[in-house]
Amino acid sequence: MKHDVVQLLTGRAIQPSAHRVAVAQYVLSTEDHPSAERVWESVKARFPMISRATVYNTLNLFVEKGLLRELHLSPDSVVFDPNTDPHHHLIDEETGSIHDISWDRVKVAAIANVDGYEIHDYQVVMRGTKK
Amino acid sequence: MKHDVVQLLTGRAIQPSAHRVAVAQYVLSTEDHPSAERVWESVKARFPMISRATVYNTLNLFVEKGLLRELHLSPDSVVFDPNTDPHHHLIDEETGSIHDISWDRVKVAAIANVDGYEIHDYQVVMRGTKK
DNA sequence: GTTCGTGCAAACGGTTTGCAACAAT
DNA sequence: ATTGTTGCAAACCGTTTGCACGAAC
Repeated sequence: MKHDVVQLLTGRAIQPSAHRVAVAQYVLSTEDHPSAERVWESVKARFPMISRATVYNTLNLFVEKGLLRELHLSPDSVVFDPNTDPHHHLIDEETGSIHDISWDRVKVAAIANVDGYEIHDYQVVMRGTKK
Repeated sequence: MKHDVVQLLTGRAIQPSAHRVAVAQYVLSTEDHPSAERVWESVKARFPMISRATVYNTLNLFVEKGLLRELHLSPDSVVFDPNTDPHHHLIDEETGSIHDISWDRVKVAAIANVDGYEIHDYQVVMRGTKK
């Protein structure tokens, strides 16, 4: 597992420092969509000396290198999504938690040729509550 | 026009103070999706004495009363949408500008019964560039 | 004279940045 | 020696808040 992460980093031209590996291990294996602050807390459990700045820099680097995606769904903070394949999102209106919805669970038609724009990317953002 | 705005405010139990009317006139008539800062700048042109805090408070009040919607599509700032009917959004990846896409321009199917959640609301968020 | 809107400035919170120290090669 | 990573603290910026003033009814 640690091995896989190192490969993932080097495969994207990211030097696999200890801190980066620790961040990657956490953020790539969680089902959550953690904020930077949350990543920091989790990684600190095993690397108490890691600084907030390093976590922020590392996450930004990962986004830049395509290992993670940033989501801007809430005003509170940016969250990170280890799932870089196309998919949709469901936001629990009570808890604020974000759930992935697989691409084929939702059918979207007639996206092309909107307003003379070329669409590079789209997703459905849903809000709801557990029933 | 000013008359309409006053009616809109009173109809939502908002006291139509001069500042609130000025904010409403601007934000309800623009095609843009302005940030609070942008609203402030625009309103200041005619009401130079209006304070930032008042603009923020006013916009939040309008959202609370259902006159506006907040959009959290960019990490930079919250923007406000005078169009409270269901519709989709297209974000210009170059300029960051946000465009409304009418509800029936996009067909979304099979939204119901996702993960035991009840969906209250959804929209398609697209990103692209002018071609 | 109580209620409500407003301005100001300070506080806040998430994020970025400058800089000095350090590690790796 | 050079290059790249890290920690710290300060800066930053959008937004909220406390408080005192002032207007309206």
